[in-house]
Amino acid sequence: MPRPPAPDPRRTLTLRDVSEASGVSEMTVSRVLRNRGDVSGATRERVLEAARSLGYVPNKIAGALASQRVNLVGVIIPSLSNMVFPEVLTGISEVLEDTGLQPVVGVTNYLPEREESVLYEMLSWRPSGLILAGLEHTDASRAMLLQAGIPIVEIMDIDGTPVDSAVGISHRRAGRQMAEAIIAAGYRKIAFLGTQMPNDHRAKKRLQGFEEALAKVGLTLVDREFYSGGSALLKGREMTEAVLKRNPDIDFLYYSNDMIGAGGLLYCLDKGIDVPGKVGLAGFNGVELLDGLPRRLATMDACRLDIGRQAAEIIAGKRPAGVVGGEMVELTPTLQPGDTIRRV
Amino acid sequence: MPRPPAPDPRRTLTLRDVSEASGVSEMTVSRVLRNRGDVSGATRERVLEAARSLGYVPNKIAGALASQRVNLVGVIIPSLSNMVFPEVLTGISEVLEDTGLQPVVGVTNYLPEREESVLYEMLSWRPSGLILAGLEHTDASRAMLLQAGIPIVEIMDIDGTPVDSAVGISHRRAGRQMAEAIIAAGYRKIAFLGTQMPNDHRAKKRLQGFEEALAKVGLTLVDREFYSGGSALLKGREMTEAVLKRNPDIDFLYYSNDMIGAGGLLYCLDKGIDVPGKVGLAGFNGVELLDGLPRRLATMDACRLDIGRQAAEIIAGKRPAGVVGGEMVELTPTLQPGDTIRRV
DNA sequence: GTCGTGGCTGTTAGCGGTAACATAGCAGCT
DNA sequence: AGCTGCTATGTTACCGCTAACAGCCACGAC
Repeated sequence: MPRPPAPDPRRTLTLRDVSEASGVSEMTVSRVLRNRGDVSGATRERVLEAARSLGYVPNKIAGALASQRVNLVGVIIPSLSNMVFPEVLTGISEVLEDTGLQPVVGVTNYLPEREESVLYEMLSWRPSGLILAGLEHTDASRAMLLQAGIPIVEIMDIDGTPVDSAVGISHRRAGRQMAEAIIAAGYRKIAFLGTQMPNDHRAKKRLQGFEEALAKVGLTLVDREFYSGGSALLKGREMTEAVLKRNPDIDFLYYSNDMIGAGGLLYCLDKGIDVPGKVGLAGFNGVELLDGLPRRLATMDACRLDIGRQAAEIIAGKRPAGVVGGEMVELTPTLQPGDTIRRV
Repeated sequence: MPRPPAPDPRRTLTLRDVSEASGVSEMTVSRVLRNRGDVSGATRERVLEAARSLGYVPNKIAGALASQRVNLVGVIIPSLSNMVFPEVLTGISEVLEDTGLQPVVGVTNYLPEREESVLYEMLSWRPSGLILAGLEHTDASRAMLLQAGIPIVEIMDIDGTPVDSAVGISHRRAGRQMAEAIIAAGYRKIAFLGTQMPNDHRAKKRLQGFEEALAKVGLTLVDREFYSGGSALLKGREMTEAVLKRNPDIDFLYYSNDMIGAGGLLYCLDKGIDVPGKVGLAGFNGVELLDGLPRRLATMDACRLDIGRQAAEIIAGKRPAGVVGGEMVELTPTLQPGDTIRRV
């Protein structure tokens, strides 16, 4: 039976071990391992060989302390389970890949206090940059961010005042835009279906923008329904059923995300409801999943990949010369009408 | 325009700053901040107040170096985009939450070399434990793991020899079991649809087990189809169409994951194919999404949450006394027949 | 011959904490 | 009073690595 991984007779290796094994000073070993400074080819070979054969793994903790440099970038996001943030992460990783920087992810579950503690934890490792979702933070969090003395990029949202830089879209505008499209298509009895999350500020802003645009033409939401937890697809079905039962004359359902929208779509198709004739549907995010549904749900992509990329570029300092910090990048999501809004 | 976060006049704070501000030694401050050792209530208050008002954030790098203790647990997984690993992470976080340990995630994209470099990077931060997916690693990776001198838990799979501990299911057995259920239900012309990923060893093992069980009753796969990249749901549709066109007499489709299985299901329903009468379907994973589909896809849950929990427990040392390491935990997935396999 | 000069290697002094031990003050006891 | 045994705090010596600088050597120019 395999024992715990070798209660190693020898303590874990240090530069000194490699230096002794190769007959040079620790400093020279350090230089070889970091490819820094001039080292003769012969010495380099000898050192590398020694390091390899010993199985030496440098101690970044000591290195970071000594050099005051850490190649870590903190990334703080609310959730991993809804398909939207993984794509942001992909964008971030892509860009960071060839910069020597490494993302470290923290998840807050949409809880401000949790964000605060994750942030504290991260800052205590002195990362060289920080990317976090949203513009709303506790006072303490904001104070830490300001103190940190490193580049900070707040992502996803730009309706507000960033601490440093921001990359995102205007959710208010996105909501407004969708409302306008819906109105233009002739729908009038509109309901909203979303998550019951007081801290999902972006969803809230979309709804605000949406209602603003409705108000502008004298409309108000006919109904609204919220959920929390569980399978979003299933919840989408259930909520849709509930809403349509309560108000059979509703002609449009605006969902706060694609997943529940997809559930609603499947429900309507099941029930033989004419989409988009009798009822129109729209979601938000532009998730890949929609490609495989029987009908294309109207949505608006949230530029997730691009947001991740640009945020990482700011952190990595890959910006056009002259730009120093405090950047505000607004991306513009495009409306994808799909097949669930009447064509006018 | 907001400038980069205050090119702080004062360098970043250290224990000394707090110690001066509160009139005690650095050591005492350190004790207060870590709740270690006896400190009088009055002193404690004074120190905390000073730390708070300065906005001091401890430097874990220095702390870790001095104490030779790091509260980080490395987690190395192949992907974040397929719904399966986020749930594992949830299980891990849940358990780690109240241990002072913190997960740090690395993603390999199913590339062994990438795993090797992520592993190297992680070990160089000297985490107190490591959780990684799968039992297959490069020689160099395996060597590093053995040298590391920390608890290692390989998760998801148990068909092989772990370096230290392992928590997972037998994918071979899962495949076999599904095949047996399918055969028992009377299906005979069976096809397999999966991902084109040479490094997804678990999918491969499921297929092996599946074919073994078929062979035992003299059957072989009628057809197989692979995909890579893109929207899994859509790919599921396309592959299903391709397979059914090639072999109209096929009566069962076994998918290597639920997402493509769901795509296949939607396709069949679209085409009015009698499921499970004419064609039966099954996937793998037991993802939440299935709850919202028009019909419940047969699947087998992969015990993801539980795998995460138990792996974290091993790392956190929360195991029944007497257990030292080198644990092997086999979980048993349950077959969920849903509505896409004929009832016998 | 002398003096740069550049290439390579070594020495020293921390980085910001913490373990381990030392010390001071004081109550309680004989 | 003298001793013991606490509790609350300070002192010292690192943890493993790197920045900064110092040293050494061969070589060519003058």
